[in-house]
Amino acid sequence: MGICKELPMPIFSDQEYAEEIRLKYRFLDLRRKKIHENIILRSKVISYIRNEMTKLGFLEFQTPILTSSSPEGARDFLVPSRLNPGKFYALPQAPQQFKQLIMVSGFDRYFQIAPCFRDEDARADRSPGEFYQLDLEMSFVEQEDVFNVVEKLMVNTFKSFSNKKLMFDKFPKISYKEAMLKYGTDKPDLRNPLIVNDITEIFTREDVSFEIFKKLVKSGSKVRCIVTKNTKDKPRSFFDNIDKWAKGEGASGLAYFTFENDKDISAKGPIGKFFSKEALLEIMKKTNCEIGDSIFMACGTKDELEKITSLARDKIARDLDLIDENIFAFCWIVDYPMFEKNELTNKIEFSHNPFSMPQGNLSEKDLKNPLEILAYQYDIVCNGIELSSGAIRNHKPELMYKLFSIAGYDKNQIDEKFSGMINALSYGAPPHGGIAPGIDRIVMLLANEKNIREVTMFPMNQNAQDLMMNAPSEVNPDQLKELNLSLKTKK
RNA sequence: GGGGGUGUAGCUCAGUUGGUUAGAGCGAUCGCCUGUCACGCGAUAGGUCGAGGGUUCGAGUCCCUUCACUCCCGCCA
Repeated sequence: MGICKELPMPIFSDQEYAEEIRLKYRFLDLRRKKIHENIILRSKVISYIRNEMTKLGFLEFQTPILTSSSPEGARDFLVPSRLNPGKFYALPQAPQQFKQLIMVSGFDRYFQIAPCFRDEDARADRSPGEFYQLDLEMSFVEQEDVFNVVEKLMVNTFKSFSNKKLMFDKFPKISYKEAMLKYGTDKPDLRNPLIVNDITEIFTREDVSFEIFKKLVKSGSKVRCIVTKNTKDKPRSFFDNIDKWAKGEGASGLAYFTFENDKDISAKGPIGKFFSKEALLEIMKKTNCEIGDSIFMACGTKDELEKITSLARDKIARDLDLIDENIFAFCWIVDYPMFEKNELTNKIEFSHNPFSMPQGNLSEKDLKNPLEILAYQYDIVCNGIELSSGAIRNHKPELMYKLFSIAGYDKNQIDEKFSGMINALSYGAPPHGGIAPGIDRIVMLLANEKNIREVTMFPMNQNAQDLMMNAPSEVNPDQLKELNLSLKTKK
């Protein structure tokens, strides 16, 4: 053993430490029991997945790390080319185009534990810069075939590496539209029993006199609500805290009352008096709730409601301790819309992957209502965390031109930006599709961690800096000169 | 780009309405004890209270600015 200086942090301890110290001395941090075991788990999970994929007949291939910049999606990391002055490589955001080209090449089942690079801001479950996906693609398949492979893989992996129970062995499929209504998000935590309902109609009734909501509804706003079971005995502070919390989240608040039956059905709470008995019965019918339950209501635009109901579902469930931490609840989110309208520019844009196959046989009429077109695009979600998204790809160049034209790209632009892809698809491409589950997030769930850095050996901090290696760093002028680069000094 | 939280010894933290010399536990160093294993006992060292400015007779504490880390929004097809 080498000699040892005084340690900047204790190693034999479960104590939490500032991330800054942990990341700077990651080699010491990694000696600590919990994270050491997490990293070993990660290694084992990856080996297991490799083995399972190989058994299923998938071949593992590497794809280029230095590739070309793509116009859609996240910001690219750029790498200047010495031999081609003024030109740049980009690090792949995912091996998306390559894996489709692999299908065209006649390798029908591909996978890779693929590094992906995106220059976007970090979150607790999102590393800045780089992360790993189990990237896979299959030829001559439909959506169900991909589901079968991935579902089996997930079930086996999670059963092998965790004692937690799976809520569903057969993952439920929820349409994007339904998810946005019932959960306010396309990554719902199904351990949470709370459901969102739309009760806009109630506020068009004569016998409801809650004028603030009625006025807003008249001008196009919607009302959505969350019902909590048997909360009649909760103190006033419980309700007020949630209302206050909602205001802190930027919403106008959450109106609430509790259903009571004291001689007759009534609503208890600050706004209860605005609802007639008949209106209350109608709400109870619509939201499937009973005497003793409470209701929280928000009014606003669709976007505003989705945001606040999603957060409120989580907040209320935590306050009421409704989430069983010993369960994994998987689901598929399906039927994503092909396009969406950008509210700022009013332009039609691809809502997810522009290379996805639209559903059905598109007539000219369908193309005139692009927002109605659904795609064979899907996500897999576990406990409210998006594990991956995938799609059946569009392997028909003519159809692709049509779809891109809706999003405002002409043929020349597509030929230029996606030349390799379009060219390949015009030589007899097989129908194909795939998906790419996030390895880091899978291990994070299995390790029961809330932060992705706890399952990453040498992570960067939130500002995309490696505090141990001092990356990114300045380079010497000779290097820049060789690359034909000069720097504008900031400020 | 925006909002919240945190920042006091190597580490984790306490520090009252602004008041004299800023403390504790762990760790470190030295010594003693010891079939020890999160040993025990004693002593010692260790502080720009994140940084800068302001208010005040007096600032760890109040005000302003700024930096770092972190969580969230935007962003991540």
